[in-house]
Amino acid sequence: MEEEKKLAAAEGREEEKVAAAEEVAAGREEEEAALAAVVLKKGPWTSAEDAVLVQHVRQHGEGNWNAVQRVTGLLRCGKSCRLRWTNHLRPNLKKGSFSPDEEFLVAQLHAQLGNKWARISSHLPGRTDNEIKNYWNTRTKRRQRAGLPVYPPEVQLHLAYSKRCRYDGFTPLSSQQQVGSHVLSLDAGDAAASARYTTARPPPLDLAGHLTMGSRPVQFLAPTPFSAPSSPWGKPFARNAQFFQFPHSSPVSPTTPNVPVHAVTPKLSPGYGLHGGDHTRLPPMSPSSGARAELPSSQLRPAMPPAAAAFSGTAPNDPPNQATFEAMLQELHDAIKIDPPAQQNREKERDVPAAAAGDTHGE
DNA sequence: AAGAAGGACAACCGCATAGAA
DNA sequence: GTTCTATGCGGTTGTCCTTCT
Repeated sequence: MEEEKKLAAAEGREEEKVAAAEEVAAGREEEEAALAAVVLKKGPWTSAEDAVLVQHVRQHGEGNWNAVQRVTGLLRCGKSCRLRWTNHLRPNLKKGSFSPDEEFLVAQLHAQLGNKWARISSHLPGRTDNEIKNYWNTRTKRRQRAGLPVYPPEVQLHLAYSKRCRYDGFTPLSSQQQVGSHVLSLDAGDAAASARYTTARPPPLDLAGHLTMGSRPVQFLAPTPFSAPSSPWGKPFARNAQFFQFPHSSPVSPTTPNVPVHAVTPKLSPGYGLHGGDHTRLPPMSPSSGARAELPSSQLRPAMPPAAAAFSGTAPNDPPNQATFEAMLQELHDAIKIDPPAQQNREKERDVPAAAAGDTHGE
């Protein structure tokens, strides 16, 4: 049926072409222009087309993409022009493999945002939503096929923990929770940025801001029981073999680029481990201020259940005894179990990001 | 060496939304 | 208030290349 439609449409186009060609032959330039407007090219762009588009954007700026075809005669629809420009031609695009930092960032952002590629890409300068989407889908597919977790242990821990907090009627902390000398809140700029989001769904996180925490390098959670050498995450993730190795055992790879992932994450520690002897642990996934503290970090001690505190590496006010500790380990371990592919697929079908599963805020 | 399988990437399609007319 | 247009976004498909058998 669909094929027949396409066939019919194609035949129709052919007839139109013939008719139009005759008219052109008769010198009807208007019809020729109309024909050109109808028969737009598809498929890969040529360098000549790229040059035309670049020249057009230089002269007229971005936007008004439908005018490109009219002005330049380029046989591409506006949509195609915009896509070509944003994904390939615009300046400052970063090409090539994702760095470990970028991969971790994508994992964290995806855990919080789900398939919001445009928003994820806004955290990775130089990367396009299409690029990130392709990257993520490819790796997700591969890892699911291999029975490996989609998210790194640190991210999984937070996913599990956020679920547990909901089960326990845990009340998220305010955004002004003091953490040692840090305040998990946005500065004025971040607050302004957060205001751009709807109140129904606060900004997922200002990861970059939290990663830096002023001049401090980012530090992720201490190794969890799940990141034992037998953990699937002990295996290389994606093309970067050093990616997602354990913080306590993975020195910064000499191959790790020094180029910051984000304009404001100049000191992101590629190893995600303790850095510079400062054992203050910063939240890997703290929501932005303004944002609900749905994923309390190890630093949010006052309201943190003992289990999480035990994993956080911080000393809880009421340290559990050994039996309790092991029970909590088991509990969290169960909670963090990798969802079987079927379940993951179901979640995907609902288009509900794992981190937002059970999210009552909705969107 | 040839075909199959998988990965990476580019591009298209349909839908949603915002702003203009 | 409605319609139209431009734009953006996410899902999907197609193509090329590499690796494996």
